[in-house]
Amino acid sequence: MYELLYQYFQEKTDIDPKRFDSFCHYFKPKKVKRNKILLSAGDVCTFNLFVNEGCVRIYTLNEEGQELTRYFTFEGKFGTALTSLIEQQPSFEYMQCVEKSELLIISRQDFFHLVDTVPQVNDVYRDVLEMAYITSQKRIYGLQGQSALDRLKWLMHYQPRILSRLSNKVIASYLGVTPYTLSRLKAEL
Amino acid sequence: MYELLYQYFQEKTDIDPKRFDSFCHYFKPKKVKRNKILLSAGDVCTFNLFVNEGCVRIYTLNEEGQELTRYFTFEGKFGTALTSLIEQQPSFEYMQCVEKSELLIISRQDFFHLVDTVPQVNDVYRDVLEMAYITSQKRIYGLQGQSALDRLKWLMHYQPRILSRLSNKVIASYLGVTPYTLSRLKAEL
DNA sequence: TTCAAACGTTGCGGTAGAGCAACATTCGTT
DNA sequence: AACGAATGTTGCTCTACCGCAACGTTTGAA
Repeated sequence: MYELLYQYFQEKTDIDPKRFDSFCHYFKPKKVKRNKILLSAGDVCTFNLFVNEGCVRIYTLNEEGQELTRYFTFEGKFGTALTSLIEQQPSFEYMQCVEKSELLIISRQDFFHLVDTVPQVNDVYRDVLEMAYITSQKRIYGLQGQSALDRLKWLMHYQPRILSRLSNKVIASYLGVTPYTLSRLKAEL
Repeated sequence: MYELLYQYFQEKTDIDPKRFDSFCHYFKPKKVKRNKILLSAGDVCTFNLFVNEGCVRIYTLNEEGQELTRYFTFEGKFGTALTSLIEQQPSFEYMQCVEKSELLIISRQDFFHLVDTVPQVNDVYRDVLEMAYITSQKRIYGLQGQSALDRLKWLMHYQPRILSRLSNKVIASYLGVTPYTLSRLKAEL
């Protein structure tokens, strides 16, 4: 149940099994069906999650009702509507399982309690923030500076999982193009 | 010299003057001319900075040589090429003073030493990362989901300093449009 | 195993913004 | 204060991407 999470802590910190066992029970396992909405826009995000199996998508809707996907969390990673979790304001983001998934869920309160009391969790949170930030930066420069075709090629090279496991509709909303355009781009590759 | 920085720590943490005095000498004052490049792409970023006065811009060049601006740091805030500072890889970002500025500069080594040994600096770094992340998210959704005109209106409302203090060229590269387009958008407001 | 609903593809026309050129304006330097 | 260089404006044309419509394909629930 906690193997992947332990592995994650091992990679990022100097944790030992005893220490890990002292807090891992705060993470509650949960099996979730495909397409299940974990958080809706307007709700305040009160949990952090770690994906044991499957994939969680974080997205928003703009005024025209289009879906804009910000991030996919696959197995072995943390993911949540961080902005709402941090600010404790109603989320503008949705969280959705895009595959049948097995998650480890920890409440916001428990999570920040651990961040403040367990140095290894503090380190992991720092790493999560740093990586989330770096990923965002690369995405900003990609959206601002590259053509849709270049972004697709980048995705094929660096995130092939996304292309092989997820639907075109969802991939298009991640690349910032319509499904029509994605379909045409794929044809001209 | 350190008033603004102390104020910043006061807002974010439970610091007291004695504690602050014990580490603030790690931040070295530096006066910098307008347009001075503080970091070039290709160099590894080895410092963090706090702006006492003026404005620092962080931007990159895409393959066509266009400037894409990621962020402006005004007085009273931290700013640096965070990605390179964290990863210790050559930066793809430039840092440039866009106004005559007065900075407080701390080396990467000293900064992370303080993060690891002074709880209040750890808190400040966490806050910096959280805010940097949240700002990035809003920018991604803005770039992906809004028209150039909507982004300009957003900027007028939430970041009027940028419009009043900086050049159109630089504002355009922040909004993700050409200076031509920005000029036309302003005309039709 | 079937069949409706969701998803993917493609032709066609529309639109936001790019990019050149030519001119106007502002700004930094002496 | 004067002048050259950088910046800003605007007409014109061009292109990447959008978005509808119509049709083909996959999927998952009974």
